[in-house]
Amino acid sequence: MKSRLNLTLREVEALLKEHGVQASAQRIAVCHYVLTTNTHPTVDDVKAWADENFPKMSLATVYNTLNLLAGVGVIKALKFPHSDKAHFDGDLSNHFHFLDEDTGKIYDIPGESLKYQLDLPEGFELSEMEFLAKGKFQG
Amino acid sequence: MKSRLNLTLREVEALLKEHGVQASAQRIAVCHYVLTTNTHPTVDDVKAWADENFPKMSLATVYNTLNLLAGVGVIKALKFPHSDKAHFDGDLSNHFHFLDEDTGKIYDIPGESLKYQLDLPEGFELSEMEFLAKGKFQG
DNA sequence: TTTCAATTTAGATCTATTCTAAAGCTATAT
DNA sequence: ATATAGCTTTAGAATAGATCTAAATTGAAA
Repeated sequence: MKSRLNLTLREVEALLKEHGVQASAQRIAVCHYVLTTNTHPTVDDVKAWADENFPKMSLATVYNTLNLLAGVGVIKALKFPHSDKAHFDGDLSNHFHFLDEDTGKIYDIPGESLKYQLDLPEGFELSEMEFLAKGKFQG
Repeated sequence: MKSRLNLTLREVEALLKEHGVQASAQRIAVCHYVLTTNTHPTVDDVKAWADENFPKMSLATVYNTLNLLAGVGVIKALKFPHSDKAHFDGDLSNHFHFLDEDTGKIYDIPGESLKYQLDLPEGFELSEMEFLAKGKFQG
């Protein structure tokens, strides 16, 4: 069976079209890269990858494309407290993140690891809950 | 009994000294303001307040002071996904935040409103958990 | 194949924040 | 009280990350 981690370029192209996004070469490449990594890359990370694998892609295109993809919900934009840079995540499944406070590395934690029950005061209508675990990881 | 919301300037001065911070007039004023509001002010908010109530305070001092106070743990620095600006919170008690996605306003939610049980995978050592509720509030 | 809109690009601009170095204060020892 | 050494404050310059602009390029569709 198929995980996002081994999507082909063709499949990514189809995915973009499904989301009403014109599938240019740059968009396919960037989208494919973000969907097939677990490293939560920043714009700079994606640019560095492009410099090796898709030369001549401008920084503006990296920004435009990542924002576009996040806008239509193909990937997610993340902000973490230790850094000003946006990170991007191709994993839309139920999970949250663990930030290693020593290294700045981000790890995925399955959503099932956290059971919670929330009772908001009157008047608050919840749309989404965000979680971040912080500490250190020794792998 | 005394909540942080009605601390006097003298009490704030004492608090700073307890934390090993020299209690200059600017620091007392900024610290008092952040401790006695529930509005999670940004740097600009604090600067705007200062322009009315402590004229001639420079923007650099607002930044320096807020960072210093957060560094020694008298207040907390917060980042939210809807904005690039840092927010500051004088409430160190057990609570988390609700972000109104329409207005950008931030509300306090008592920590007791959320019960949770976390089972991290092997090797993760938790130091702190961060929560953010998002949605809309009709007050 | 012409055309019109969408995409990409380099560079300028913007925003939040930090840095710099000079000027102003404050505590403490005399 | 006064000197002085070390803080603190300040204005403005500098930086980092992201967005905007307008021109060039590409692509889709008649």
